[in-house]
Amino acid sequence: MARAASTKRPTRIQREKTEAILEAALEVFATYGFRGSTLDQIAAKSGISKPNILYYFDGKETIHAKLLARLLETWLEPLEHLSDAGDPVDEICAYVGRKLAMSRDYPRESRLFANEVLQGAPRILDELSGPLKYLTDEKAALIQNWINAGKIKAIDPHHLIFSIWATTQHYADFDVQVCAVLSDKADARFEQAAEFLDTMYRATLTP
Amino acid sequence: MARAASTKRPTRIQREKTEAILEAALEVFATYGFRGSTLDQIAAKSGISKPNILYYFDGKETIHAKLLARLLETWLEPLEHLSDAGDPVDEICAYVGRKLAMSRDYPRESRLFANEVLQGAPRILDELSGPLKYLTDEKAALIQNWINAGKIKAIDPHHLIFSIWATTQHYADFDVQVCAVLSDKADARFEQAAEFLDTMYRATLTP
DNA sequence: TAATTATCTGACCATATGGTCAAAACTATG
DNA sequence: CATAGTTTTGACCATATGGTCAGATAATTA
Repeated sequence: MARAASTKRPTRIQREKTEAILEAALEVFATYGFRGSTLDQIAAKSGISKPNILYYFDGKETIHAKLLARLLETWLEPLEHLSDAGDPVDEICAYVGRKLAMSRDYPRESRLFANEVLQGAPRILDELSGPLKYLTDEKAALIQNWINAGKIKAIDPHHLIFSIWATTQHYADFDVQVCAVLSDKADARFEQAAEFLDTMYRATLTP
Repeated sequence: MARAASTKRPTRIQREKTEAILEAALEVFATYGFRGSTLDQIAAKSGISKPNILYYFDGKETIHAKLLARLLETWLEPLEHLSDAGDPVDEICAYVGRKLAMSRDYPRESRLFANEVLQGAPRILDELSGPLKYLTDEKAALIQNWINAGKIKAIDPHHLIFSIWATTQHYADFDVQVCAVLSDKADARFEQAAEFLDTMYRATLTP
């Protein structure tokens, strides 16, 4: 246990330093993955010495775990909001929009997740097989209901969800490639993507 | 320069060992990325001692470079085959099928590429900004022609291509997640994906 | 088969890396 | 402002890692 964690209530400095470390660690882990990242990189980026980092966190593993835990908290949120409140096609397109916005606003989180899954998800496999699977099954059932009611076209709900994850996260995880290909038109990539994806999913879903 | 490379024609042993090293290295690099992989891992997986690996390759960097070069050779191929020979919708769906098959048959190559791009593509940025961009622009123009001729619906050609890359590569790069979510139904994931993607792109493209 | 060449290895090296620790520097508060 | 508690650091350690090298071993060829 890191020494700083032994006290009851975190001090202002504890909050600030912890945040600074996590901020830098997110950057580093998102880029190089767990094994490819070093405490020295995090120390350099955060401006906090390595021993001091280890005063706030038990070790490299703990920092990474904290980031993943925080990530998973917000990762499922957009999908959770999918409900049968409004028009099914609008609902799904709104989900696509929320997910794309996350790629725009939190690309590092997306890459952290991508890195973890690419490496076989050794630290979050339970989370994927548990909470993620259940949530996905639940929403897939909702989509199936829409299909049965003839409100959207008949497609595989699970693979529809996969395709939404894939197409939206692509703009965070493969941003370098997207920018390289679009070159001078890269600035508008998220607006273009939003329009394209909206068109594609409306065409796919509208009965 | 590795000592083995100095001779004119590669011997049988050279070909075999080189191949065994690259095979093991692909596995390791695809999983852990460049920085997260070690020569010892490659040595263990290939059954070739570390000094012997360095007899065939200049170093870690060179092995990785060789894998990337080989990958890029075949990576663009499916897209190159996209031509205005047949029906536009069929052409594009066939491309989707070819790309999905690559995810099924060469998942390690896909992950190697994903790892590299995730890390900012430091070693293949030129390849992305050059050959990949030109090829993509060329095929995007072809798609635009189809749109102008009213043969497919009006969508952004570049983002259509991005979506194809994203949805197909997802089944290689995020395979753990796909399997975790599908659980017992994971066996059929590629057939289901093929059908779903065909449906989606036909709906998206058919005028 | 003897000589030549190619292949392989154990022992080693320099540096990187995760982590520890005692003590110094700093902060908050009685 | 003195002191108790918190924060920070320099020096250090053990192990991991990329890489080297001299020499041993195996193949090839004259």
